[in-house]
Amino acid sequence: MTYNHPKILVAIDCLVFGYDTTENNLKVLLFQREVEPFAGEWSLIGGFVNEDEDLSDGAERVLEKFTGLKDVFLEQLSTFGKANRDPGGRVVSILYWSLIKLDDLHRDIANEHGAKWFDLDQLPELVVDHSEMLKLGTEQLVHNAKSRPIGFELLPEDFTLPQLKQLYDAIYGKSIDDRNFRKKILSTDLLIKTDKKDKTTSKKGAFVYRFDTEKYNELRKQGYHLDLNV
Amino acid sequence: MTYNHPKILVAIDCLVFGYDTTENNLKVLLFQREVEPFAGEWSLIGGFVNEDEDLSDGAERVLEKFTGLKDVFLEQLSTFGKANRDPGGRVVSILYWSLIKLDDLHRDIANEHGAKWFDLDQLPELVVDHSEMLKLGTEQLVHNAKSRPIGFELLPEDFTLPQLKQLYDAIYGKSIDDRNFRKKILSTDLLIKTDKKDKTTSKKGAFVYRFDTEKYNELRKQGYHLDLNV
DNA sequence: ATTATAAACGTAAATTTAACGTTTAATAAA
DNA sequence: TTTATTAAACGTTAAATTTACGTTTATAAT
Repeated sequence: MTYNHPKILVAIDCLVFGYDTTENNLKVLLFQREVEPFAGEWSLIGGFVNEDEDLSDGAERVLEKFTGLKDVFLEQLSTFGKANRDPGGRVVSILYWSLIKLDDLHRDIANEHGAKWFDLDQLPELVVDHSEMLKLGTEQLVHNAKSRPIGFELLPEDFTLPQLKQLYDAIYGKSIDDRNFRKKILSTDLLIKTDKKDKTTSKKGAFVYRFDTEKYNELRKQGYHLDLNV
Repeated sequence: MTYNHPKILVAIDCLVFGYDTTENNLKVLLFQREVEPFAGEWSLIGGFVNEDEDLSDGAERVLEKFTGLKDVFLEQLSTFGKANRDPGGRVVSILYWSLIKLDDLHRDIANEHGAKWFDLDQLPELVVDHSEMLKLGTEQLVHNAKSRPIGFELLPEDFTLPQLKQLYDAIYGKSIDDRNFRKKILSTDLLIKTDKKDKTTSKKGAFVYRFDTEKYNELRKQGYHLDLNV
């Protein structure tokens, strides 16, 4: 080691949003802390960074531990580092956020770790500055929904336009005009219409679509910037 | 200390943008590292976080040391934490960015610390991942210019519309239509027109304006969101 | 007076947004 | 076998915004 400076505990906290297509609402994964201080209280999922571990690898490790998931949307959001934020000691915590497709499997794995999915409007008190983290993440979700195709991270690969609209309704917290939404989302030319119909919510059935990830990535390389300001 | 986990060096790096109103271009503050590894090579200004110091306080300390400035635009951007990013040891570095009004005083203070202002198109090689940091910061600058009044952080309190336009030209790297720019910026109703004229660049002289920070902060509280997508 | 020129002001077509109304496909009831 | 029902899909139009230009004005130098 060349440097001679104070060393500090570095943690990862991960804010996981999941969308429940049956309930049509957004949820957040929380778990009950096992160690003092705040043992038993609700917290974002998290853990400490290992000596030889990239931050991003640490975030992936934490996420997989609590959800069993790899290779999903996972990005760094912000770092929290007030000197006295954690009474347990000086901890600098890097906040990541993740978007996943909710299903029963993830509920089971979460359960095994004392983790639970909470509706956004029924959140418990959170430890330390985790409420602040959640506020930041929620803002980020709204903001990103306008400029990136994050909706498709939260829905199954196959989805209908009414489903997609309901998701955006949930994110924006208001009901978008469905005719304008349809026009805007289809005008991007990034949805692939299949000939399948989903009849779970209507007699007529809604056509099943798929997001054209390949095309989107190609366009991105050419400087394309999505605009879903609905 | 309650926790028993590996401790890691935590550093602050600060990307400082300055705008030179006489040269009409954006500059970045860099300094020559004094310690190994990479002693003598160019780097963003930075330092290690103290044991009992908030991250934001550390960033303010670093910025003041190299520029003499307090109470200027200074925000966290992102955290860099690859395990092997720094051959000198495991260092997690939190990147901050700052926007300041360039003048001779800051050049002098910078000089005393072996720091120098570089044009954005004449940058030297940078240590570790600092080029990546600079890329991120530049993107952030462009992005923020559209949705926040950051231009006024880079200009003197008194400025003219042609000056403001030239700044935005520099940020966006293209020449905006001055008639449309004027309309858009004035339509926000956030500029206070004074009866003073600046005649340094024309016989006619350009009216001096001031940004209405108070009004902007008031509007922000009410959910207002600036849109300068010129 | 005349000229030069940056600064300030103006306009109109094209595009986008916002706010609605209408038709269609399938099922279930009459 | 009609008819009613309803989510899904499609359509229209006025208002607002953006884009791309042309014109006038104030001042110093000639």
